[in-house]
Amino acid sequence: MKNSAIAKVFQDIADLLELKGEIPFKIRAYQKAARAIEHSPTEIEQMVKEGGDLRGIPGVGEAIAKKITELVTTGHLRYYDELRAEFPEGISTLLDIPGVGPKIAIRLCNELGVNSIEDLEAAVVDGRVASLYRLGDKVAENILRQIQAMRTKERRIPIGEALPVVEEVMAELQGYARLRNLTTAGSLRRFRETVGDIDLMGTADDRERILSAFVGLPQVKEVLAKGGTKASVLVPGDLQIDLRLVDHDCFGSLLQYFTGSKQHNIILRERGHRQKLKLSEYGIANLDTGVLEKFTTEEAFYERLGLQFIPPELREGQWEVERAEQNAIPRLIEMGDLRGDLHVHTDWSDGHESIEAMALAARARGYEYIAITDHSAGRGIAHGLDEERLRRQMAEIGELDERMDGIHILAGIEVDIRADGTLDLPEELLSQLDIVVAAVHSAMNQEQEKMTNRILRAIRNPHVDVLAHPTCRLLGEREPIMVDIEAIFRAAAETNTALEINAMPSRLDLKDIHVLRAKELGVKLIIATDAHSSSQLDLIRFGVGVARRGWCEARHILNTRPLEEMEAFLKR
DNA sequence: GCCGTTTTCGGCCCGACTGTTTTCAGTCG
Repeated sequence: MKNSAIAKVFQDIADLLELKGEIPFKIRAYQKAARAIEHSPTEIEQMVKEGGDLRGIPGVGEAIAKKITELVTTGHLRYYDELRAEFPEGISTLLDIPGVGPKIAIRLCNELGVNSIEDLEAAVVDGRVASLYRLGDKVAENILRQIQAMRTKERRIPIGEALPVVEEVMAELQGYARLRNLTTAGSLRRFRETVGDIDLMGTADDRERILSAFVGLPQVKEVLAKGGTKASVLVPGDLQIDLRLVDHDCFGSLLQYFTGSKQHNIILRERGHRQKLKLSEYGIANLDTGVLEKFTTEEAFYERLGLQFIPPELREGQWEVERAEQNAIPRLIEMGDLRGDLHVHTDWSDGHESIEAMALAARARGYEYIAITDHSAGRGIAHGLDEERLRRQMAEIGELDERMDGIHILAGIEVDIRADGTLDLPEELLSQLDIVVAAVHSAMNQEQEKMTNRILRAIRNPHVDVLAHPTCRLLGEREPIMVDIEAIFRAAAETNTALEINAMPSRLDLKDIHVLRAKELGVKLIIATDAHSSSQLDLIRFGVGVARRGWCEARHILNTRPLEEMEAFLKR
C-alpha cells in the first residue's frame, strides 16, 4: 500500500470526524498525521514489515501507529469502516466544494437528504438550500457558482507552466520604480511541483497606481477583484494571479506568512507560544505585554525566533524547524553550482538542434561540459541511434570536442532498457562511450516485481552510469511505473549508479521525497534537463528546485563536480 | 489524538472574511 493511499484514509477519517462534530484537536491530529504520511520519504509499508517504529513520524502516536499497522497488514481499518458506515456514501464529497464545510454539509444531508454534488445542485436550483435557517440566497448562489467552477477549472498547474507566465507578469511590473520587493509567495516560491493560485507580493507607496497597472497588463484575461491593497486576475491557462501590496515595515512577516506552508507556520506558532510569543502575519507580539515587533525581512523574523533562516523549499512542516534550532540547515545547492548537463538530445534522434548548437548553448550558460545522450534505436523511439549511427556520432563528437574551446563534449547515449532488463546496444559499444544513461521507455505496465527486476538488472550492468527518470511518471498524464523504489535506491548506492533528477517540468522525476530518501541512502544524483533544444537547457532550474526540496547540497549532485572528478565517479 | 526546557494532564496557531444576524458561526488560508 502506497503512502499516498494510507494518507488518504487518514485524511478521510479527519473529514468524517469533522462531520461528526468531534473536537477540533482530534481532527487536526488526523490531518497532521495524514500530511506527514504523504510527505514521508520512506515507504510506510516497508517500515511496518520491518517492524520500524512508526511513532518516529511527526504527529503519529500510539493510536494512529496501531491503525496504520492494521491498515497496511490487513488492507482494512475497522475504525475507518465503522466511521464511514455512520454517514451516507458521498457526503464527504460535499466538503470539496469551497464554502461548504462540515457544519453545512451535515445539515444539507440531514435536512435535505443531499449526499452528492448533483443532489446539492438541484437543491440550490429549486430554492431548498436558501430556505434553511442561517443560510440564504447568497450562500446558495455561492455554492452553485463553486460547483460550476469545479467542473470547468483545471487541476493544480505544473510549476513549469505557471512560473514562466508569472515571471512575464513580474517583468512588466518591475518597470514601476515605486514597486519594491516584488516576489512570489506560496507553493510557487516553495517550488512545489504543482501550484494552485499564484500569490505575488510587494511593497509600494502608490498602491492604487500599481494595482491599476497590474489589472491592465496585456496578459490579463479577466479581472476577478481589485481593492485598495490586493487585486486578482486571470491570465491565459486559467491561472489566477493575486498581487498583494503591503506596508514595508511588515513585509518580512507577511511574506513569511504567505509563503507557508500552513503546517510550517503552525509549527512555528506553536513553538512561539512556548516562548510567550504570538506570531502572526503582522509580526511577533509579546504575549504578556502585547507589544508588537515588526519585520521588514524574513531573515530578521526567523532570527528573532532564534532560528536559522529556512529556505522556502524546506518549509513543509517536517523537521526543518527542529534543524534550524540546531543550526543544522545546510547550504542547499544553487544554480551556480552546476558545471554541466548530462542528458540532452540533438537532431541525431528526436532533438531539434545540432550537437554543436547544444554545446555552444551549454558554454554560453557557463558550463564546463555537456553530455550528448541521444536515444538508442529501441522500439517506438523516433530516430534512435543504431550501432552504426552511434559510431558515426561518436566520431563527430570527438572531432567537435577537439575543435571547440571552453566546453567539453561527452559522447553518451540514452539507452533503452528493454522489457527483460537488457540494453538496446551491445555492451562492447557502450563501453567506449563517456557516459551511459539508461531509461525505461516501453512496457511500462509491467507488474512491480518484473519491473523492479528489469531496472535492477540495468543498474547492475557495469556500463550503466545513470538511471534516467527512474519512475517514468508524467505529471497529470501518466502514473509512475510500479517499482520497488527502495530496492532501486539500495542497488544504485551499492553499484555507484547515479539516479537522475530529470528537470523537465512534466517529469520532475525523481521527485522531492524520493530525492530525500535516495540521498539518505547515499545514492549519487545528477540533475539533468533531457533537453531537446538549446533553450530547454534553462529548465535545469526546476531540477534544482526539486533537489533543494530534497535537502540536497552541492556535494550530493554529481554534475556540480569538475569534469575529472565527475568522470572518476562514472564507471568508465 | 498528540505531546512535553510550562505539563504524563491539559493544553493544542492566528487572523480575515462573509452572510446572517443583533453578537457570531462557519469557512478559509
